Amino acid sequence: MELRHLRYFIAVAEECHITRAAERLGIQQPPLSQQIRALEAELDVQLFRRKPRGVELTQAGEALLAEARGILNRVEQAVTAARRTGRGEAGRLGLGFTSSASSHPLVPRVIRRFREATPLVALKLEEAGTGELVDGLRAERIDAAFVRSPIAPETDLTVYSVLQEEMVAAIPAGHRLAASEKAGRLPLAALESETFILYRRPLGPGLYDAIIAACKRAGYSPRIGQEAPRMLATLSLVAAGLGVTLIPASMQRIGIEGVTYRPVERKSGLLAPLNLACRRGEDVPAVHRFIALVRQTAIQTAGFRESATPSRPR
Amino acid sequence: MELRHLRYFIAVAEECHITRAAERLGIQQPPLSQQIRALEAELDVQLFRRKPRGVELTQAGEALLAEARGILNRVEQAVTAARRTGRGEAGRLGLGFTSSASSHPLVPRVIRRFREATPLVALKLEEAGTGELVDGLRAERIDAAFVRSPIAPETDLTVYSVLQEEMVAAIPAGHRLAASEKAGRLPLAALESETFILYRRPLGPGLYDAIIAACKRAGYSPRIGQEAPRMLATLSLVAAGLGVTLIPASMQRIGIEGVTYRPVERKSGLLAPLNLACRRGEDVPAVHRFIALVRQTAIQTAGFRESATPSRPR
DNA sequence: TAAAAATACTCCATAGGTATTTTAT
DNA sequence: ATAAAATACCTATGGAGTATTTTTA
Repeated sequence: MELRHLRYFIAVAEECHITRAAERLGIQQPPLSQQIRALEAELDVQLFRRKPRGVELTQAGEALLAEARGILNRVEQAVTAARRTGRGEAGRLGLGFTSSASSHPLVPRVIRRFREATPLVALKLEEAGTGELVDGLRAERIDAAFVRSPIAPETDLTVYSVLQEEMVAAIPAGHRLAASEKAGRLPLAALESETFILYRRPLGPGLYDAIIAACKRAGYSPRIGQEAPRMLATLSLVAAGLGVTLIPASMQRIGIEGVTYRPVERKSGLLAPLNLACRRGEDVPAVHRFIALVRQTAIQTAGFRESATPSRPR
Repeated sequence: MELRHLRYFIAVAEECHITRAAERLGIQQPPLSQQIRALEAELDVQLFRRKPRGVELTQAGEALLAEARGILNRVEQAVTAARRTGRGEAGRLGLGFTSSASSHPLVPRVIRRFREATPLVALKLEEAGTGELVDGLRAERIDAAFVRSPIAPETDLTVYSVLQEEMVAAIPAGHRLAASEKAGRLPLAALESETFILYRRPLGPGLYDAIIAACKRAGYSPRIGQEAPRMLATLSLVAAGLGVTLIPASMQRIGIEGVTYRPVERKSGLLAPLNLACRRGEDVPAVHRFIALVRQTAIQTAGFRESATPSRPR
């Protein structure tokens, strides 16, 4: 049996007249007669009583009619659902982010807007470290991830640069430089004699290299004290007076007792990126909608540049 | 789209391998590839990721897979339901009976057995007069009816003779003939001087003619007193002392104060029929099952004349 | 390089068209 | 006599088969 049989059957049942039904279906009466008879033969059931002025449903026909309509409806729904999923309007999207990335207000803003725009997409959120997120992308546990550090561009992942923001120095509260808090932006050179507490990714370069490079440009090699496993953890060490650190400006939101923030001089060229990583050649359609939305939101917030060429899937 | 596409799609989705799926479906790989691509083209959605060692469902494919399985299941159920209805195992059956017919224990017994045997058939029961039942049959409000009187055979209805039972005379309690209650069967001739209260159908002959004919055979023409519209009503008139009547033996179950029953002599040849009427060329399939069951039950009941029949369990 | 899917073509089964007959009122 | 369905027969679309190429890890 094919859907054609059901479509034809419904038409005949509704018209109670094979000739009229054939007209409605855009075919001739004889082939329609044949298809109906073929259906009856296959089901081994009489569906219509042939009358001199048309046909009439039998009880078996009535039983089939209700079901046939339901089946065609369901087919329509299945098609719609598949199309929606294909267009990224439905389905699932796994989204990861590091805690330092989510400190930027763009991240929660984008998530809220995405939920509003595509409520049929089930969002699965995951906060984890960069390494775990990269693994998750490769294992298809998540489909996109906000990260701070750039990811090696030669990989199977595409990294979109969402925005770059200024960095601020985090200084222990009692510190000499903390006192001049109101004195405007801090020249990077002012930190020459300080001990740096840095966050270093287990694999690949992060802000670590960028900070060291910026200090070099300012004329010195920073003295590295301790390294913390996560960016957030560096702040606790600063609070404890073990040294200073440099963090993205948006992380100031996380106020920590005993830490004073001071924006760094613009000419230091020290910028913290917010990136969005996906699998290359991504085919989870919702990802494209998400990227588009991130782009749009980033433009509304600041600027948006790509650090790697995204391969446009099909 | 046709069910073929869904069947093929499911096979490929389950095998994750077009060649293996084609094998399972008993076709070659190229036509299967084509059908899948045609489906993707029609839905305008990629359903599979082509990989070097097979294929893999996309999210849209996953969405479709669940629906496709459901659809095919539903088609199966629709087919089953239609077939069942065609075989009379499901659907509806309108069954009518006169009160005099339902006084015979075969009627409730058959109904009970039918419900047990074919629980998927929705029985609609209707108690009414013969005329109304005949109208109901013609109007297809009911599909079969138990009646006492024969229906003119030249009509569009078929009448099956289910059984014939003895008749008993209904006599006012104080009557001379009622006194000899223990004296065995009553010769029909004994009623010669009595007034008969008879039930006559508005259209066509009923027991009326049979009673008159039997009296004629016994050597007299019965004196007709009153006619009642329903057989049951005659008994009230008998109780009121207006005369005697003859009723099917099974109607004795309806004990009425002031009426005494006496079986009529066998040789009088007076028998009350229980008939089952249906439309000629009936195509409500459950009717055939019902007729078969009535026949079977009648055979099992034959020989037992009164309500003392021990019904063997199924 | 190898396994699998895609393409190119060929064929034929069958859906659909045309002409006519049968059927039931 | 008439309207409609069924039958007979023909046509041609497209599903399926065979051979081959393309793709990608």
